[in-house]
Amino acid sequence: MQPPLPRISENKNPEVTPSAHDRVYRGLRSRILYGEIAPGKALTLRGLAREFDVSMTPAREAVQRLVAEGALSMSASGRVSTPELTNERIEELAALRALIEVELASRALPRAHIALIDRLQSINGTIADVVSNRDAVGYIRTNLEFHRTLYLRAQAPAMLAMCETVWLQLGPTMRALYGRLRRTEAPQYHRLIIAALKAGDEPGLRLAVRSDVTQGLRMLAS
Amino acid sequence: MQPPLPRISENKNPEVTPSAHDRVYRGLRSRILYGEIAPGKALTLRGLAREFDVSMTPAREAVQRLVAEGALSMSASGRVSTPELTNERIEELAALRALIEVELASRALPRAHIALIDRLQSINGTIADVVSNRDAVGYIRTNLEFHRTLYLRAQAPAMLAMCETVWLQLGPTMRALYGRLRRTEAPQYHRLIIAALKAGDEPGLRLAVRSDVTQGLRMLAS
DNA sequence: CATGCCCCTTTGTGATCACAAAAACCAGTA
DNA sequence: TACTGGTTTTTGTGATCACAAAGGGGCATG
Repeated sequence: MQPPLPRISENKNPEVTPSAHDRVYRGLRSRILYGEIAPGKALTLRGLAREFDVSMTPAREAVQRLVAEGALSMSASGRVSTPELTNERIEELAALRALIEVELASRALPRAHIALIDRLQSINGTIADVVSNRDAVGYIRTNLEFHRTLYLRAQAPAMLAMCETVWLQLGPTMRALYGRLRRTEAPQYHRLIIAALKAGDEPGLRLAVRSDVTQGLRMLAS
Repeated sequence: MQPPLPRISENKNPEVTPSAHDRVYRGLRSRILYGEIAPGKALTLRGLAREFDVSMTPAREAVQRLVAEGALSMSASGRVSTPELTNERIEELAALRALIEVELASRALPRAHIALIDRLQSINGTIADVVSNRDAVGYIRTNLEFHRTLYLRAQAPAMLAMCETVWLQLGPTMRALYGRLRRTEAPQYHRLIIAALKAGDEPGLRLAVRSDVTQGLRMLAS
């Protein structure tokens, strides 16, 4: 597929060229995050390398990184797959989401002007559309966009990164979960979040975020 | 240094042989975690490979993984170094420690029998010794052992992993910090933690843990 | 003395390959 | 059919190398 010469010099576009392992990392990450891969799905380095048209080295780096973040799990023999979470682990991750996201929302509250609230309402409208189309991946993606848009206002990049790591670990499981609950409308707690933001009601906001985060994950333990 | 033949077959000991990148990862990680490397110190792949007597590939994987965990930072040109944290980031990480560790302690409380408390008291005694020797690395190591011993009882591996990731990010900074405050005795809040554990006092435990975690990091913002 | 320029060294990146071990496959037997 | 054995294929690991770009140091010019 590739000429035997290593590193051929075909720098066709002088604009920013993300490194090969970054392309693989980003591509794989978003698939996992948005629930496009079922839990337990096996992946191979050569398969990923072929798919992203790179050699094994960048594929390995991307996979190693995702394993380190908990987005993929690796068997003792080095085989990688999307994780199949136990109920205990799901409960832990839900608790982490609750802890971190409540804090992020609380920090975002004093900075939330009307433009942000409009934006959140618009995203919430998109969620309603997506839900009526039975589009699980679209639902997960838009729901996370809602939360991320709010938390970005907290100006707390370390917390947000940690939060996204938890989302990533829950990615494949979320797909299975949201496929199970036959949702027909946008999540009710999003409206409560928006209302609390408008009112500047911090206790209400904390409760609404906590409820929204734990609402979906609770039923999985049953 | 290495014979030109790749992968020579000298499997001298049949017991478990950790992979090369794991050796590098663990070695580097513990150095960072225990504050043995100053913030801003530059590292090179070839240097690490030489030092751990492996090729560049495992060294790169270990470094990539630590970068993903936030233990190392990477410049746009790929150079890696220990991070120099801003005060804002330190505040965030301290807040994350407070959130997660309070939860972990709270979950450990109902499972804390007398053997655990004895163990914690013993570790606290070691801290007093180490402190009197002005041994910053030993202090950090033993202090983290105190916390980890308690949190292990929470039976929450995902939370503990997230917690250790935060510790890792603070590692180099903690060295600079604990060198600054000329400590002469074991931390007072550890005694409060032990007392709350003995009394089964959850609010007291939460307060003591929160105080212990934020006590050292607060002064850095000034 | 400061500043821009060039050359050489250092460094990260990615492709390739050999090897070992795990997995998959495929009879052949009970 | 179920299971056991050996063989073949697949897969991760790590070493090596070529290349490009970043760094650094010395030198001439202002």
